[in-house]
Amino acid sequence: MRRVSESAVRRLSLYLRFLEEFEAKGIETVSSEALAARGGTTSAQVRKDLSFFGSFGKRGLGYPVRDLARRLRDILGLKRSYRVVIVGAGKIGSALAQYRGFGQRGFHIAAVYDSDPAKVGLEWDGQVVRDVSHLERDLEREPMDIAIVSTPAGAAQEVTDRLVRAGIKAILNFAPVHLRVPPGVIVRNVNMALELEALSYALRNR
Amino acid sequence: MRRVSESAVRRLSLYLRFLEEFEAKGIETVSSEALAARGGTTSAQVRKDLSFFGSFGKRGLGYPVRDLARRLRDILGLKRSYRVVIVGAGKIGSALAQYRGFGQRGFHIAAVYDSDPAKVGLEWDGQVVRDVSHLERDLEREPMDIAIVSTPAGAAQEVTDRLVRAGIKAILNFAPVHLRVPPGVIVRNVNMALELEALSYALRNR
DNA sequence: GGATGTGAATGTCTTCACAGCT
DNA sequence: AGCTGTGAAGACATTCACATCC
Repeated sequence: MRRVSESAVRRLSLYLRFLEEFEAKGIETVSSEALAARGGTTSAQVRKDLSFFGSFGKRGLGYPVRDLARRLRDILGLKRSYRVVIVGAGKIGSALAQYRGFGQRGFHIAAVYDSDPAKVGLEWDGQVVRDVSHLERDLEREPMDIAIVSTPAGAAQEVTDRLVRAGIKAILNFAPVHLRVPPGVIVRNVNMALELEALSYALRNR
Repeated sequence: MRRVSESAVRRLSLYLRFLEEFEAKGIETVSSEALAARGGTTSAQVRKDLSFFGSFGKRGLGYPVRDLARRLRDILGLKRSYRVVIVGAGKIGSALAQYRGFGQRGFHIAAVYDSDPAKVGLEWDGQVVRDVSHLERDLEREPMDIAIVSTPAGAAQEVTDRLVRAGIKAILNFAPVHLRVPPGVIVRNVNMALELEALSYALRNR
């Protein structure tokens, strides 16, 4: 399989979402044009993105909604479920822990950690906040697939190092720092202050 | 000024953050190499990014930390402050409303709206949740610079249309839908489920 | 007829490599 | 000598346009 770009993968996720909506409406076939309109891109882009992985459509007709959705779930690795650990039970961590959107996609928040004794033991939505000092011990017994780092900036690298040592291969980082990880560990960053600054830049340079 | 890429702007924000750290440590000069190491990029990239806006460094020496930080703040439009309105007081909206990181950068959450009568009137951190039906009326009296849309997917487009009609020019969208806006209005999307799916893809195709 | 699949062309971003200052 | 600033090269991503197939 050819290497496919970051942004192409994001678009695939979007397409999948739209396909699921179409499926719910009972629509059986969809054109690249229709997917594009929904996702703010072009039909050529849609076709190119999909063509990386095979040819799923019928010429003159379009793509079969149900099949394509299934294929995309497969491509994106969404046929299985994932156990997700959140480290950092601050504002963002707690919002994420309680966010419904993840579960629907097979991402199950299986544990939440914090270092603050005032937070440890609190229960959120059936989820007891655990003491981060037990992180390694717990991960050995209950392996996790993905970690979300939502600690303050200062703690993020140390937490990351511990997660990596405990075998975590994928990290979603909300702390506003660049995490150093060994090869083979994937990090994606979400930095909300950065997004606002990009808006600020755009507003200023309209 | 030449058009500069999305990703370059993001990097500028990162550089600014590092420069501020260096400044706090009393470091006066920094090389592109040092900035690159900190931000997970290359020195050539740093120099190229900065060169879009001028030449701020001294050859053989590096960049003056304080001056460059000031210039970046200027370039990014961070010398002023921004009034931010949040629409949607769910999990994410409330986390954002209470998140400290924004204020430090001059983004002040000036109002929070929701349509749920059970949430309207609640006070968070000095912020009373207002009824979204008053959105237009309020925005006329208290203009806002940036809107954060953190409603459920179904409400996002309608809320966006109302915000745009009320004169909002920049939107940070957390709802998992593509927002249609007229030209001149800037939208940036943060989709956390999408990020997890990108990790899922990466894990599967390691 | 109509929409896909895809090489080729175009456009954009990143990396290279070195001349030019300090 | 050291590090910036920057054209040129290279890599990558998007768009075009059309042959291909249902």
